[in-house]
Amino acid sequence: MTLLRACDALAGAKMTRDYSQRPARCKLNVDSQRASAHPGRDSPGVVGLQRSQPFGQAGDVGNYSRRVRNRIHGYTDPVFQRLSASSGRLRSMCGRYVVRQSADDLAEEFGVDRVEVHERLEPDYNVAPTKTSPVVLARPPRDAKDAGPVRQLRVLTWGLVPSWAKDPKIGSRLINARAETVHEKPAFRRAFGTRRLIIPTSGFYEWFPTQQRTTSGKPVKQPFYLRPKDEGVLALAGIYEFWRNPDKPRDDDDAWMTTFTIITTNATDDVGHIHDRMPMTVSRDNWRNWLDPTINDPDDIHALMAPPPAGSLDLYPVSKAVNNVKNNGPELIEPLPPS
DNA sequence: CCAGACGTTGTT
DNA sequence: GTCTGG
DNA sequence: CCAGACGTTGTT
DNA sequence: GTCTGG
Repeated sequence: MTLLRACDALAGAKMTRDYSQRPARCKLNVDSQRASAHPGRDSPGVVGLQRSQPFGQAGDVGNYSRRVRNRIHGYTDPVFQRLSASSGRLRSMCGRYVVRQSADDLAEEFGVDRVEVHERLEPDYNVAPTKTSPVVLARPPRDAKDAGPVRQLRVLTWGLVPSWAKDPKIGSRLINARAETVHEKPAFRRAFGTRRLIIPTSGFYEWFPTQQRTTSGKPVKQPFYLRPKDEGVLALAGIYEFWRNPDKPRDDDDAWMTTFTIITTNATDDVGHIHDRMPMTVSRDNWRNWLDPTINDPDDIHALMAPPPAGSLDLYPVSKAVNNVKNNGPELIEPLPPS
């Protein structure tokens, strides 16, 4: 079953694509571990390549499907293993994710010195913008501001509210920051210099636009779950900011709001000139420096984050139940049964 | 000088 | 269509 | 990211 | 707060 056929089937598409027709101006190389697409040349070993219109330029690897090869959660297309890095049709960013670990798990995993979490952390299978979520950051403790940075686990709100914002609802639009520009954007640059954090996740969701259209003509989207193959923690790169609520008195517990955003990047990959967005991650070796607020040089900081290594993620389609933020539970990351 | 923005992804 | 809320 | 709401002044 | 556009 090819990726496109699988997704269209999942979406219940009535209009079928031509899954076998090969466009005149494409080639698709397939070997055991990688595939690439290029305009204008023939290629042996091409199976099941399709596209609704000719390729425009190198790197435009839009609508194609691949040969059956592996067996992943009942699906037999290798693209399912690497879709995030190999298909132009899955636009990876980060708009929903999963945290299964307890506060104790996270404290242990990240070696935090202070657990500034005052409620019980339940596993969250549907973390959405504007919701709170645990993060790891390093700064002087509130009660000893002259001391050195201390690594802490805190619960912050997703969606960065710049310090100068008049209205905090701007945060619901600032859920991602582009790595390419985060050091210069007025809304992000200050935080990038001195307020970086790690968002611990178990994995994240992406929505794949299928061939089927809604009555208003928009593509029906199939959610996928992406997670590390080793099922370990996925440490996303983020920044945070403080915002003073002018309507609250100084001594009010809610006088300050602390929010964060997730940094995204082009996924570099070994598959071709692909330009998907993905969340940035921080490898374990770089956790300390990433969190260190005394490292301020943008080039130095950029060197500390990277996309998930090629081939390190597993991905598979899941129920559309995840669409609604009211739904939550382990069933959201159950692989959707093959149709 | 003041006014107004300050962000991302998606889409054919 | 566009914005807000989760 | 998706789901769900979306509204005011004028007064033909 | 800080930058851009007028």
